[in-house]
Amino acid sequence: MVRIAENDSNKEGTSLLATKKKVTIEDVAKKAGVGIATVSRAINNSGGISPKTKALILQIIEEMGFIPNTSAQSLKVRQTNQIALAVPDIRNAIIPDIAWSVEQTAKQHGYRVVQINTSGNARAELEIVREVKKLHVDGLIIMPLAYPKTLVDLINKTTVPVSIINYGKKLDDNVKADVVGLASQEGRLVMEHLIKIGRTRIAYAGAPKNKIEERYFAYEQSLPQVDPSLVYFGEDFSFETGVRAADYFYSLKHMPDAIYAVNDMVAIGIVNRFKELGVRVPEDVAVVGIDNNLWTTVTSPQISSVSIMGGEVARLATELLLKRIRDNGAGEYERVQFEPRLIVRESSVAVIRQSPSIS
Amino acid sequence: MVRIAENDSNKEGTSLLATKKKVTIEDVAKKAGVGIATVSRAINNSGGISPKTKALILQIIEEMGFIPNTSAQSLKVRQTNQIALAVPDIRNAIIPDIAWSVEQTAKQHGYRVVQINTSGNARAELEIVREVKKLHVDGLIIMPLAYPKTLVDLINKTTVPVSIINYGKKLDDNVKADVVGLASQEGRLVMEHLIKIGRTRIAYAGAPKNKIEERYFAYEQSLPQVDPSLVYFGEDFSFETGVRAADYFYSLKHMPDAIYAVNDMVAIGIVNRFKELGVRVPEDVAVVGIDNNLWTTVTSPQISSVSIMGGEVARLATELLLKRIRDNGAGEYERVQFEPRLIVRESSVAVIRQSPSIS
DNA sequence: TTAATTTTCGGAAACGTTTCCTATTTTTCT
DNA sequence: AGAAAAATAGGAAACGTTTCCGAAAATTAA
Repeated sequence: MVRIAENDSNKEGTSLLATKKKVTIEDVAKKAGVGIATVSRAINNSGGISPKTKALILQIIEEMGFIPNTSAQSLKVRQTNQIALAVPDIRNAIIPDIAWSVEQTAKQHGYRVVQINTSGNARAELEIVREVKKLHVDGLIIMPLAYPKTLVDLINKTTVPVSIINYGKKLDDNVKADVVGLASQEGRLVMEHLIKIGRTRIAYAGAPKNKIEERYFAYEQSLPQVDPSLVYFGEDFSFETGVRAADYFYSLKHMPDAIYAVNDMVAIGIVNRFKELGVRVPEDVAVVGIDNNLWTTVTSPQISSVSIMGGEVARLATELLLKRIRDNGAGEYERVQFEPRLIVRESSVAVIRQSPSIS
Repeated sequence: MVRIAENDSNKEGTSLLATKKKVTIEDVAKKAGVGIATVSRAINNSGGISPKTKALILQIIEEMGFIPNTSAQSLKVRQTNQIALAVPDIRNAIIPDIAWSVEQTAKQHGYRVVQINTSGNARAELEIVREVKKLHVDGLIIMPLAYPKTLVDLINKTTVPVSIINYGKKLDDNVKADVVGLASQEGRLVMEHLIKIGRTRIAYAGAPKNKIEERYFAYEQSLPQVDPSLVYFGEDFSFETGVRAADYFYSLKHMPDAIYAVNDMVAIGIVNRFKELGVRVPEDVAVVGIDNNLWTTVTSPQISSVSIMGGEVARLATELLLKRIRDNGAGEYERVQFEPRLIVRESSVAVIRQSPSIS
């Protein structure tokens, strides 16, 4: 790391900040020869002002470079035009898509979004809800991962509107928040598919048991009975967890012939490790993930996955939140669910198992 | 998409927001039998208050659930404890790493970050700087992509501290901002490597010419002369651009024997398409990308890449910004540069080109 | 004990807006 | 034309804090 200090023209640089006087609405009023109330009307299009004086004021504002002080406005009108977005980790899976979608939607409505990472940590998730008032924010979009038990209580107690992006948990029906998620268990789609292509020893490779538990439930529920040796609970949702899962399954005397991975990262880890181990996908073992991120199309074999509609879900969650803010919290709480879509790729294609040829 | 409206217990939910009275510092003061100045001293640890009354007040605050109004505080003390982070697109490449790193660092210092996507759009990049004052924010971290010509001017004119995360452009030396980036051209590393392993027809596959131009310059400068047919400028930094680049090079009568891709996405697109076309990597063509994201290790072959230290760069940019905010803009502007690191993987391994065997 | 300090505290003035309420001015109607 | 109504403007009171300044109380010094 090379560090180079800037030397020239520095006096100037520092003085700039210290000197420059902030121009206020009063300065504008004085210059324009009107009252401050009038200037306020000019900037807010609140009417009750003649077109002529409005034009004049606007021009003077332009000249003087006046910018209304947002804190003062917020103090007065009691809203900040900001919402908070709390996600587990901006670096993971489809979360960038979600963050993007929320930001774009918010921007269209004149809102900014402050970004918070909870690390999927139960305490952090509670903390965010508890302190959302301190946050200087008109509403909160939260994508829980840990789902601490008291989360719903806390949300119900909060006075700021909350919108929940919900993957992987069936939420208490009377949570006082809009919640958007998926209509059917995405895991169910995976299991049905694997069964349909004739796999009989289907394994589950996942995150900790208590996280995104619905995905594991889908596994249990799709099977007459689960063979515990075919279930691998990892530490997280990472590539490495996939690698370890692959090693684990490979170590079994009787390997599975299909693996349902909790997400694409894990699926990719598995496929990758299997390639090193000489296990053929999908001939020996089919693998299916969830998330449908770009990378499933880049591995070889390409990996089947379920699209969980992150962008759409996030956009709607944002719109519902903003609507609720606009309505001052009134209105029925909405539950909206998108339909996940299975995309079949090479990793789980039906293989014709040829019996030894006769001719 | 299924939409289900919530029906029960709704009256309660809506009234909550409307009814709940906000408790102010004055309420606390009254209840505690002290002046509001004293309460203020209690919350801010500003001293000049006896331990006893402080404890009393703190307890009452707890009881009443008082939360100071951030807008009022900001108005008074003229800072919001928020910084803005403007990036091209949170969904791309290493930007999630950067966003994470900025958020974590800011959080440690008691700051929140508001997230803004510029789409790598010149107008948007200027707009952010111009309107940073409106943003309700104490400082700005910007990662430019388009680098509009007037950007530096605008930054120099701004009174709020700016920190630049700089990839791909040599910046005017006297920009009034801290800037952190890379010490050597990351592209240079790639080119030196490709030359060293004996490649002679090296191609460049990139984004538009005017974006991240330093990466292209590194290409030009590393070669005695450039063959224009070996340069492919794409539309963006995407996988698809890589695919198109591969198609283009494949269409040449005389293919390159190595490709320096502007980033990993493009490199992966190229490798993927080559696989479909039956072009062997690295035997026929070596491919190297830049960014060193996880996915370069997941493709086959694994792809060589250059780590551009996103997390470290972002952390430092944030720390410099916060320091400057703390110092009220004073102090020399810093230029800090990290050393990029080349990681060689299968896609550019030296191949022993065997001549037809003699024996 | 009294005087001189030092602590502790409250009043009140900002901070920069929005908005209510009046007072003007302008327009419209008869 | 005058009266009534409508449009336009300004003064001043909030909004909820922090902080200056001076007063009262507590502590220390003499």
